[in-house]
Amino acid sequence: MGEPPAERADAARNRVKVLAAAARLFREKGVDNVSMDAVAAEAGVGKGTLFRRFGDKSGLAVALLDERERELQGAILSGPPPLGPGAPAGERLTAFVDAYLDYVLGHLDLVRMSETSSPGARYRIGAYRFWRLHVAILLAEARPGCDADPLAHALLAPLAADHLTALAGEYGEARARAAVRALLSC
Amino acid sequence: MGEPPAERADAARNRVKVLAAAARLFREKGVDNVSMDAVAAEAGVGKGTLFRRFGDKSGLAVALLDERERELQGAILSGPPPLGPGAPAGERLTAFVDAYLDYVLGHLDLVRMSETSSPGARYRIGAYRFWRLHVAILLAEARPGCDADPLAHALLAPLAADHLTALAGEYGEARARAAVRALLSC
DNA sequence: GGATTAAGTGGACTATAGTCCGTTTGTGTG
DNA sequence: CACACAAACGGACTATAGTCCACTTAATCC
Repeated sequence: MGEPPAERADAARNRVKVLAAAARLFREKGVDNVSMDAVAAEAGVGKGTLFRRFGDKSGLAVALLDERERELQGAILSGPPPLGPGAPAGERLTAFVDAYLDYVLGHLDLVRMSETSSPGARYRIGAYRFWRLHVAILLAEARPGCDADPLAHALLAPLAADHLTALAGEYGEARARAAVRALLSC
Repeated sequence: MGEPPAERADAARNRVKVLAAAARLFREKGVDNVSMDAVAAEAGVGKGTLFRRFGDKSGLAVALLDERERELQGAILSGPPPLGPGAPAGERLTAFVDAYLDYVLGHLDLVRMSETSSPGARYRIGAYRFWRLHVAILLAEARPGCDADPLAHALLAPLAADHLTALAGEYGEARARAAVRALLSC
């Protein structure tokens, strides 16, 4: 029941500087061509500061994606159906996959960085737990009798940024989307 | 149609030395705790030699897995049904997933290294093409009308070493297996 | 407003993957 | 066998992620 210890003023200033610098560099040079050193230099902070605040490369990507991610989570929790509550589970599932594909394909490089900066990174991100729980709940309703929890895991696997990159690179976005959706209508 | 230029004697000698050293170190210290420098030193070759021969870390892992991989591929192409030819496509698909899970879960760390050493590595490995083609052919037969090729891609996604590591770590091997198989019986 | 202290800072340092290139060695040829 | 040359070698070098810690600074309390 203690207050959350407030962020110090210099820390807040630096967080903003880093996020702005990272966004700028990623836009200009492409996510894959920007090193953490470069981000620190562009932001005018030390390397130690950068890592203390964001943990690692993946953490920086997550912070940049945060806003869009919250939007999607908000729409799922309290937006209009079929993405939000109110529609049958099967339809919500399809709507979720569509919306999630929009989100990932819209920021493919960043999401990829957040998921592949180190092995297993994807499954350690807080948001992953959210998506998995949501899918598991819908699956449990749509297909009673299935082992919903691990099945949700398995269904999210083709939505990994690394997989979508390969799929979209080979077939284009449209066919990639269709293939992933097809898994649901089995 | 020239002969394949034979491997030089010193090169062959070094290839064997490196593979033996890598196998030994991986067994003793665990795949994740062995650097390429350490492998080169243990094998008594220079770093350049190591990389010239195997390309990168992922390539070294692939070379070490080569034998087991060929075994599985042989069983698929010309072994007894249901893994080999002769059984209905649906049964062959299930048999493939089971056999593939045996293979990956039996060498999880090595396969993981081969798939995650760099983003997208999994999809660049030659063997991936084989698994994908096999699954696509079986899918085309088992479910006419589906877009078999990208669907095969999507079905292989939950079989990625990174995903299986997370799944098995959380639920144990048995439930992880069951969840992946359940995708097929949809 | 000065003292106290926990949080924050920055950059030198380490570890490691992967590159480069001058040197060595195996092999095929006269 | 000697020579020529392509192939292979090895280790110094670069790039980059991430750690560490001596120092600075913002907030708090009297």
